[in-house]
Amino acid sequence: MNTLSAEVLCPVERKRTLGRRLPAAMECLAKVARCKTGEPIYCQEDPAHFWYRIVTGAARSCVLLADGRRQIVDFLMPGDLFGVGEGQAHLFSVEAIIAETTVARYPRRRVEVLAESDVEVGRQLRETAFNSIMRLQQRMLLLARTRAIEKVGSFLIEMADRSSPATENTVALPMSRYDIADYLAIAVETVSRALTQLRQRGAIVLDSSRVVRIIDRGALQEGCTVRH
Amino acid sequence: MNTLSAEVLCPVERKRTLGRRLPAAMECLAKVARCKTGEPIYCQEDPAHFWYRIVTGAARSCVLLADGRRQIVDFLMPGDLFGVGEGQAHLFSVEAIIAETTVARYPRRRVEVLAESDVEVGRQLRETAFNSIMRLQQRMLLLARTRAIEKVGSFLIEMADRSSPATENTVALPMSRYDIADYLAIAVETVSRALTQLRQRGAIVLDSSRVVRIIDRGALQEGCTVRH
DNA sequence: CGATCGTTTGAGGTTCCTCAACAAGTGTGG
DNA sequence: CCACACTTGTTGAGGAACCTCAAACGATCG
Repeated sequence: MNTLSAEVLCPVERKRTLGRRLPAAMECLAKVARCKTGEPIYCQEDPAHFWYRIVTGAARSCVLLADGRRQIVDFLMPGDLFGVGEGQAHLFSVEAIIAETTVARYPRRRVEVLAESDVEVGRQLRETAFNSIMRLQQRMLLLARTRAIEKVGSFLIEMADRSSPATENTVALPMSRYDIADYLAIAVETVSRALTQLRQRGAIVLDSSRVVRIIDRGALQEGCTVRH
Repeated sequence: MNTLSAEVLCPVERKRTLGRRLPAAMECLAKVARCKTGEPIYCQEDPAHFWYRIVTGAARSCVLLADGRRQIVDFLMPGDLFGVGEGQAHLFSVEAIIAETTVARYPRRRVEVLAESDVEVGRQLRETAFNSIMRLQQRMLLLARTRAIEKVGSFLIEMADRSSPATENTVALPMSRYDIADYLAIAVETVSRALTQLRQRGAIVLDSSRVVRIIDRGALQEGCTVRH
C-alpha cells in the first residue's frame, strides 16, 4: 500500500513521463529557439499562440503581484511542457534562468487540431496534463508547509528528484536564492538561514552555494511526509 | 489587455466550463450515489478505479501530514470533476461536508477507452484538465500570500466566484472554520480573527457565521491582485 | 579598480501560532 | 424537559517564527 505514497514523495514515475519526447507527429511541428539568461520566452498577457517545451537549460514561470512581490509559479526543466491550456493570453511570464537554454515551440492551433485527429497525441496531452496536476498538487502541499526549514527541505528533495537519477544526491541548483525565495514565498534571508541550519544539522553539505549534497534525506523531509 | 488578467481573479469563464455536464457518451457510464456529512467518498491510497463529479452538495479533498496536520487540497462544488489522472491509487481522501451530497461515479477504464475513440470526450477531458491546472495555479498564488488576512480575503472571493452568479455577493460557506484553516494552512483562530478584522473594516458583513456578504470586494483583494 | 550582484549573518519589530477560556448552538440520555 | 457533553466560533495573552532593515563579504564584469 506504500507504492503509491512513495510516488508522492519520489516522483520517479512522473519524471520518466515528463522527460520523454512527445509523439513524432507533434514534434515535427516544433521550432527550437535559444535563449540567454534572464531573457523572456514569453510574457504575462502575451497572446497564447504557442505551447513550449524546455529542451536544455532551465526557466522560471512567474507573476508580478500588486504588492511588488514576484511569485515564481514553477521551475521548468528539460522535458517540461508549459504554456498549455491558458485561454487567450499567457497568465505568467517565463524567463530562462541559465545560459544555453533551448526551447521547442509548438503552434497551438495546429497541435489542438492534431490532438483531435491523432488519438495518440490526444492521449499523450491528457497524460501530460494529468502529470502537471499531480505536480501542482505536490507544490501546493509544499507551499502549505508552515515552517521555512520544511519548505527548503522539501524544495531540495523536489529538485533532487527532478534531476537525473545518477546525481540524485548532488543537486546543482540552476536558480539563485532570490528565485528559491520567490518560489517558496519566503524571504531570501530565510532561505539562506534555513540552508545554514540544515548544514549545521548535517542534513546537507554545500559544495558551493549552488551545489548541494544531500546527506540525510530523512532530515529534510522531517514532518513533510504524508501520514499512512 | 486586461481581459485575461480579469479572468485570473474572476474566473467566470472557468466556472461555466466546470459547471456544465460532460458529454452524453460519458454521462451514461455514471452511477449516482448519495453521501452523508463527513462520509468519505474515497480514501487516500484506495485503488483509483473511478473518476467522480459532484452533482449536489460539497466535499473536501484532503491529506493527513506526518505532523498530524490535515491539509485540505481542494473544496469540491457541484460540477467539479475529481479523482482524475492519479496513477494506481488515490493520493487524497475526499469527504462530503454537507448533507445531501450526491456524487456521480465514472468507471475509469471505460472512460479512458471512450476518450480514445470519442474525439469529443477526449477534447472535453483535456479541457477539464487544463481548467484544473488553471485553478490549481490560482490556489498556489493564494497559498503563496504572506498575510493571513489576504488569504482569507482571497478565499472569500474564490468562494463567491464559484457560487452561482445570482448570489455573487452573498456567500454561503459550506465548510467550518477548521476546514477553512486547513485549506489556507493557517490556524483556526487566525481565520476567525481575520474575518473579525475584515468585518470591522467594513469589507464584509456576517449574516451568520457561515453566511458572508461581501461589501467591499476591493478591500478583500488588497495586495492580492496581479500587477499589470 | 569600482560597481553590481549574490550570499550570509545580525538586530529589532511584526505576524502568527499555541494555549486557554468562554459563549452559543446541537445532540443525547435520563 | 433539563442537564450534560460536544461541537463550533470567538477572543485574549505570551512566545516563536519570520520579515525588514542593515551590514559585510566574495565573485563577476565592465
